[in-house]
Amino acid sequence: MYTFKKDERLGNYRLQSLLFNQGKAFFQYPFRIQYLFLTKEELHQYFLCQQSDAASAVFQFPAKCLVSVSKRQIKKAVHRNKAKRLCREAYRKNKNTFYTFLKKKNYLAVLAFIYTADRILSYDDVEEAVQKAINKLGEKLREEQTRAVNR
RNA sequence: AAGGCAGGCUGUUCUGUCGCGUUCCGUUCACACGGAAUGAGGAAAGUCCGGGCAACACAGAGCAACAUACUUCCUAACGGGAAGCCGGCUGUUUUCAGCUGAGAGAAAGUGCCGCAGAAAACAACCGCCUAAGUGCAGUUUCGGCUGCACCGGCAAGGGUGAAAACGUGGGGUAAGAGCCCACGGCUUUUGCGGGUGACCGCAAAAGGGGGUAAACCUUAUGUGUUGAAAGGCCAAAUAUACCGGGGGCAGAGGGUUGCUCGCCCGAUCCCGGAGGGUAGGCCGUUCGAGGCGUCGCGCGAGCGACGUCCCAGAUAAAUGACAGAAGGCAUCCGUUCCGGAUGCAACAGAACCCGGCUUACAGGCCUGCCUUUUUU
RNA sequence: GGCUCCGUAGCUUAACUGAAUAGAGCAUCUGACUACGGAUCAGAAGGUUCCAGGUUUGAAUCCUGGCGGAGUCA
Repeated sequence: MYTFKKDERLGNYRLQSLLFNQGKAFFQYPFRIQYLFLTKEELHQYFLCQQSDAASAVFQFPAKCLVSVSKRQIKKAVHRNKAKRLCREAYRKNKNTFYTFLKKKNYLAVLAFIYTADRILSYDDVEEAVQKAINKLGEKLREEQTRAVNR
């Protein structure tokens, strides 16, 4: 239920470049959120050149997420780790509504949470920001879908 | 008791809920699920040294480059450490204690030493002297004498400077000088004694022309080069298709080595343009110069014997979040012990592994020394 | 994970083969010129030479250790 397994994380190089080249982004302090919504058909298009069964194996969950903290903003490794842990914890607790929404719409999502503050915020602030971000993501998905239907 | 300095050790603990990495067990075709165990540091950091390990078909020689530099020892090794020697500084009850030192060679050679100062290194500007020699003038008892100049001699004195050619005293001299002597100090050599040795003590002889080697350098010793992005295996995917220029079996080019030689491979090789594919997994990888305890040896760094334990292995990168309790520190309140409230909790996160060094660090504990105060 | 390089006025830099006041340009300030401003002219101020030690008589320079910032290697 409240899990954050390896398969929910984004580690694949191709998906990452896809996300940062073709995805869209918005701000929700302290995050810059890069996102990309895909249908299963679209996903298969990108992976068609090689094993297509591997593509569906990548998505055990309806979303893959990565957290990034810039070395430019936060110098010390300890503090970067701390920030990433807080983000993951908040995402873990608040992702479920987003997951069910994605499943209902039959979409897949690729996300990146980029931490842009220059200091560590408290857990409560981080959690609030993540909740707002997830709500915004839901709205974005709805817009995306209506646009696709119109087309 | 308080404060300071030096050295060493330590670096909050427990419970509950949710969650993460790895390993094992069970269920399952598989995904996955359940359970159990385990999960950051003294610096994991800086990457400053030294190794292990791996590759270069590691034959080899020379040069270059780099590093180290009192002695003995420890160590796998080190530029690390221990104990000493010598020098410097400080203190003092000067036979002592503490701190500190990149501490070989300047008598192998080259270079440099601004300003100031006469002079900064084979001294001679001012100065002192006129004994030997020459010239001129004066004087003369015709032997000389006096004065000036030249040629000379000397290094005592000269406001400088970081540094001035052994110091003080005496003799000596035309004037002077280690030129000679006494005392003192330094360097080198030899002998004797002590010490494993650096070195120390005593005696004798010889000698007096500075500093700088973190300037070049000399001597001795050491270093082959490259680093886990090493290296090995598996899977997947392909195209040198095309254009321009240049070189090549009389040897192009390559073999991860600074250069030369040598050795080995050797016929498509280099540059530019324009393109295609991949960027996954496994091993290496965590049992090791390992940790802990006891005993013995050694002044010590350390070493040996026995017993016991297995203790992170991620890869866009695992240790977190919340709540409660206890302990610590600081402040405030009441104040007899003490109780209550609030706040804070350092430096910092393994990435092949070890041994050091360096740097960062709240609070606490221990040892030694010093200072002040109180009591006996 | 490894390797290389660089830190000088507010900015861009010089002096890096040790030598005593660290030199310039732009910017700043003051004055002159102008009715006013700009431009121009004259002058002034501004430096922990990234930091801490050491060598030397003397260090921006040489050596050692830190701090900060770039670049590079599949």
